[in-house]
Amino acid sequence: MATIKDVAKKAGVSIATVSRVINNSPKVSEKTRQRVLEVIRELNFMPNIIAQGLQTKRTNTIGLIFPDATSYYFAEIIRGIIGVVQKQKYHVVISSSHDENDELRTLISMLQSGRVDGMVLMMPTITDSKFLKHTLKNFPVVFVCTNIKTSRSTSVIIDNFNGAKKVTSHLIEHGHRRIGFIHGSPNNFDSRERYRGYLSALANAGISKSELYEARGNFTEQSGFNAAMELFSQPSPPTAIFAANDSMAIGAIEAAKRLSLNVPNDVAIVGFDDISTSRYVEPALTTVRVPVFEVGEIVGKIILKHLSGEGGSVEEKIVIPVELVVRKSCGCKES
Amino acid sequence: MATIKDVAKKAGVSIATVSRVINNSPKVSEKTRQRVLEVIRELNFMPNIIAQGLQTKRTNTIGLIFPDATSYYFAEIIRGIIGVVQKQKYHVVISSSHDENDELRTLISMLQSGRVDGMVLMMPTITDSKFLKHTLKNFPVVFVCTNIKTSRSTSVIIDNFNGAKKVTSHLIEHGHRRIGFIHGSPNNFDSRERYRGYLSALANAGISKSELYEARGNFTEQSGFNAAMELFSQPSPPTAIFAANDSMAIGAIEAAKRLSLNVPNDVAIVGFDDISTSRYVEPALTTVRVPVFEVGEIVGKIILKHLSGEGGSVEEKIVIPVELVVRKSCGCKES
DNA sequence: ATATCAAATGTAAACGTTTACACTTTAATA
DNA sequence: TATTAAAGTGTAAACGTTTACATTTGATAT
Repeated sequence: MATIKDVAKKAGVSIATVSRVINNSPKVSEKTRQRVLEVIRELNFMPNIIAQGLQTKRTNTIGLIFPDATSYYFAEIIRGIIGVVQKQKYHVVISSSHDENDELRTLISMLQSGRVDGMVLMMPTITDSKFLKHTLKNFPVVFVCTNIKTSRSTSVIIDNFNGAKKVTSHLIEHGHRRIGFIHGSPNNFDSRERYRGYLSALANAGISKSELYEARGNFTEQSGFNAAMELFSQPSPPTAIFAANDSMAIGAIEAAKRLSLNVPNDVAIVGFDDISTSRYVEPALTTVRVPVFEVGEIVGKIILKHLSGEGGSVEEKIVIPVELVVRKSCGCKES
Repeated sequence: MATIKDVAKKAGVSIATVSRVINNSPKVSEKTRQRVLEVIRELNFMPNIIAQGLQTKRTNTIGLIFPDATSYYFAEIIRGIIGVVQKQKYHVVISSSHDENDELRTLISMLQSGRVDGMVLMMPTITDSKFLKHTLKNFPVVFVCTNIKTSRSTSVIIDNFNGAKKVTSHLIEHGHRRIGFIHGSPNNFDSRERYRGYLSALANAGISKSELYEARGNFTEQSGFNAAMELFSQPSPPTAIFAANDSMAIGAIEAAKRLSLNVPNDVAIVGFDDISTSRYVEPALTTVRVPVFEVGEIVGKIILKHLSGEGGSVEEKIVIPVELVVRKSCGCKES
């Protein structure tokens, strides 16, 4: 591989001049610039990015830390981010993590080892935010679906609260009073917020909350199935269920079918996220659409903003609006 | 951020010794090792990975180039790769690309700029393999779903041919003779291979191929819908359709419904991939299961093998077996 | 022709590591 | 005790860039 020295020698100039050409410095005459460019082409030279990084302290790389889970959700967010930052010549390195310790370890190593200029963190179950705030001091970060604030961060979060409130209210409008809730993974930010929205809708309607109608899942279809089974086994089971995500709602529909309960007549079931399968289940799932790809694009833009130095003017928090998608599983007729 | 110099000074040793401690060199006494380790902990020191890379010429990074598409397929492969290589302290940088030029540009820049030690390339529509072979000479690469051979590569490919043959033969066993095929994106390797399998099954059964029963799609649901509409408009339309992937098969089912054709009675429809939605469509889709996550893991292991230097013993080509998944859309009864 | 100044170019240090080689200490052997 | 080998440590160059500063070149004004 050709280095800047080879180019300099062949073009008969110093390496400084070659460097200036590479970096479009105006302080080089047109004539030499052309000569150097020609040699660069001949030798197929590309500046070694590692050496550049050592000097300039910039890697043009953004680190992403995401949960290790099969998920349309994460995949689309990542796609959105990559699309945006790649246009600005940034690269993206992805780490996935199984648990919080894992996450923090990777995070710190990426940070301290100088591998990335900024990071995108998707750690929906983070608990030790104090430690995080300390290690991320003055480092550009965007948090996705986690409401944390550090000295140079912004949080991009879904409007879980209002989405959940809307879809729960919709069930109430259908006349339901005994509405069950299936929680997502413990400590998960989205799940907690959706639960708050659910409670708020109940409160608005003057329905007193009953823990009898709550069950715990972990966002998987199987857990939704189990949770629904549990709810259905109550003495007076709920007539409607709101699951904290679509996968669990689909599991709940399976559970209803298993017990020969008709959805939506015997029990209405709704979810959250609008994953692609939701259109196709029988009955089609009423849910809340999250514009996942767009979230990724926004996240990408924000991290670029942080990195471009205009630190002061970056938003601290962005809330992504969310849309009710009415299909059949709530009891609405064909539209 | 603390550097090796700071550590050396504080521990009262030379930077060489610190370096030796970092790299677990045996040539350092237990006593000094402990002292240095303590200082490292105190100062929260981590070696700068960029500087290390400049010296050692290794970045501990693997580059992935993937098509920019929403796809369970790609997402799972990537997840599989990350899971495996992360365990060996490798990082992963992902680029997505819209078209072939795009791909090649990114590829070359990653390569020449010294950013990655090896690459995973998913370029199912690559045409200019000569150029590719030239620029990848002696560089560790694994191709996914592309049958190319360079001096240090291996190709990991799905057994598209046999999968397609099996599912087509299954339709033939159901008594179908007029079987349509919906192609995927033009030049796509998987699509071409699946087409070959389809033809082979027809030939085996003594059915002469008819271009009347072929239509072109691009792997999206919409394109499947359109292609199926085209097939159905023939004077004597096919009684069965094999779409080159599940998304298009699902589109085809929609098309059948639009024309009030019963699936599978009026027309049987099958796909390929077994995406998660396929279980849920009505009727549930008969298809070919591709163990996508496992493909990712295999790819990860192979690239690690290439990088670990045991170059000679790495397979040139790995074919992933594939499994027929019989559901209802082919005409089979409830199992 | 000379002095002045701007523009162009070159020199060399710096970035934070690794590592070959040289040197010093320690321990073992005669 | 003197000699030698082994183990431990340090010195300095190297990796491929960028960039402050110094130097050279060329043009312009006198």
